[in-house]
Amino acid sequence: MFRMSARSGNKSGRRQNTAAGHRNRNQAMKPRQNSTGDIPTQIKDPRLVERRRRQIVDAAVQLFIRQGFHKTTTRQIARAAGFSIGSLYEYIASKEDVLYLVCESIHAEVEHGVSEALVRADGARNALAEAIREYFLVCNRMSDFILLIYQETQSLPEQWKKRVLENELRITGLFVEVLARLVASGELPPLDDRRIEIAAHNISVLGHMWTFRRWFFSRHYTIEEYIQLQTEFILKVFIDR
Amino acid sequence: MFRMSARSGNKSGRRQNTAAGHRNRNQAMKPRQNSTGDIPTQIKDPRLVERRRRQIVDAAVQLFIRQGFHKTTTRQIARAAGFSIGSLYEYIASKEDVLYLVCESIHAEVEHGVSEALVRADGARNALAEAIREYFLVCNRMSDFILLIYQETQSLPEQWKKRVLENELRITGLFVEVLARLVASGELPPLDDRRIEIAAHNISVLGHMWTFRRWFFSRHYTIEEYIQLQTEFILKVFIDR
DNA sequence: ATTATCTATAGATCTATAGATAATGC
DNA sequence: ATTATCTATAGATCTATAGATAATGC
Repeated sequence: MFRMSARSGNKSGRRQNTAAGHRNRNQAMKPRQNSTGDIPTQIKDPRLVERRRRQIVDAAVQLFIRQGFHKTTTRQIARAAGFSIGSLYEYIASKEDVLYLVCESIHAEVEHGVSEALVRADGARNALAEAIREYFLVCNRMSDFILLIYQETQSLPEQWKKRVLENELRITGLFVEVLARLVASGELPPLDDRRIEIAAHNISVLGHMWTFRRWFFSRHYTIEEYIQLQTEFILKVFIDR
Repeated sequence: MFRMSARSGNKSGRRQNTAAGHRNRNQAMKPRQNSTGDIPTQIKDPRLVERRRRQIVDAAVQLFIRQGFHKTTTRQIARAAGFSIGSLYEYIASKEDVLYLVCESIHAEVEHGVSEALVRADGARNALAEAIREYFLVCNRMSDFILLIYQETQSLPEQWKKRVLENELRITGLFVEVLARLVASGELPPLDDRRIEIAAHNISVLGHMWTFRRWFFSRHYTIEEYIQLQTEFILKVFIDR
């Protein structure tokens, strides 16, 4: 009942964006990463929130992959996460919140994977080819997750859809940086900004293509063959005439 | 009531695939195009079925684009199509049927567009560049529809998902043919089958990319700029070294 | 008679929340 | 006292169908 006071006065618009600020101050260090802080909760202990939300995401991502977002019920999520439906709603305010948490988590993991891949590729003889290779392997490993994002981003409320698309753009940005650096250092022939940008998008999407046309490619190509042919394709952009 | 006899005996599995054959014999001519013939109906007049289903598709596609498949109700579809919910279910057996009809219709239109585009490009000086250009313009024109397929194909029952993916593959096949022809005639330098196949997929998907990253590209590029840069990108595959 | 259409609703969910209960720490 | 969790359910849909009605043609 005492909780009511915190809840009431917001019956129509379930989420007050303006007031969200002073609710979770526990990630002052992380730049603006943990954007999950914007989701309101009734629970006081921030570490508990973090832990429970991780449980929620781990449970939900599997269910969403298997059944899709709409066919998964909040009860299933609660059960798979290991607590009751009532508790679930102490940590999120709507089913869409769960989807947002899932998308954020996936993107964080993809970005982590790509960053690591780029570091590993950095020293290599042919740095770009190596970067592409590492990235495509990340796509291969995370196929189901990437596919999920392609399919369910639309179901997010507008504000969060925007965030997810920004994530997508940030990951593409990693390739822009790599390409720009290689061009600047003379390892790759000169290429103007626009062409670098397009090339970066192409690399991103051709990696995704392996996931969303997997039903075709995995029958006819190994991931290694795919990598080899696509790398050849992409590298030719850098041939001067 | 007499209709019951046709309906009964199939309470669990709503659709009998085996018996579907002798229900609609009205497309003996069309190769196997109108796959919509597999959807059972209680209505006898085949031309009426065709007309009503066109109404259903026209109404549903708009609703799906605006709201997505799951947020659209069968009642909305019926209302927008101009008849009652009861009538709707005389022409389809489930909500998924509507989605399937919509996907088929979209693919038919895309394929039509692409075929025409390829014909127009055929004579041109640089036939491949022209084909790409025409295709990308089709993608641009049909952005919303292509996006819909990317997002909702997953919601189809397995059997129909497969059909939709076959459609996708058939459209890619059009590019395989074009490339193979141009290589054979010597207009393009030699390229083995696998590389032709990959190149065809890349063309398809880079066209789609304009639709599913439109939120980014349309802000920074005109479709003409996009076409120009991507064409340059793709054509370089055909540079011999 | 036969075919097409409509109205009304059964039946099955599903999300989100109120209020009760358990656990924790003073 | 305070915080976290659970049970039970309000309330709102939504799909699909039964049975009634209207339209058409013999």
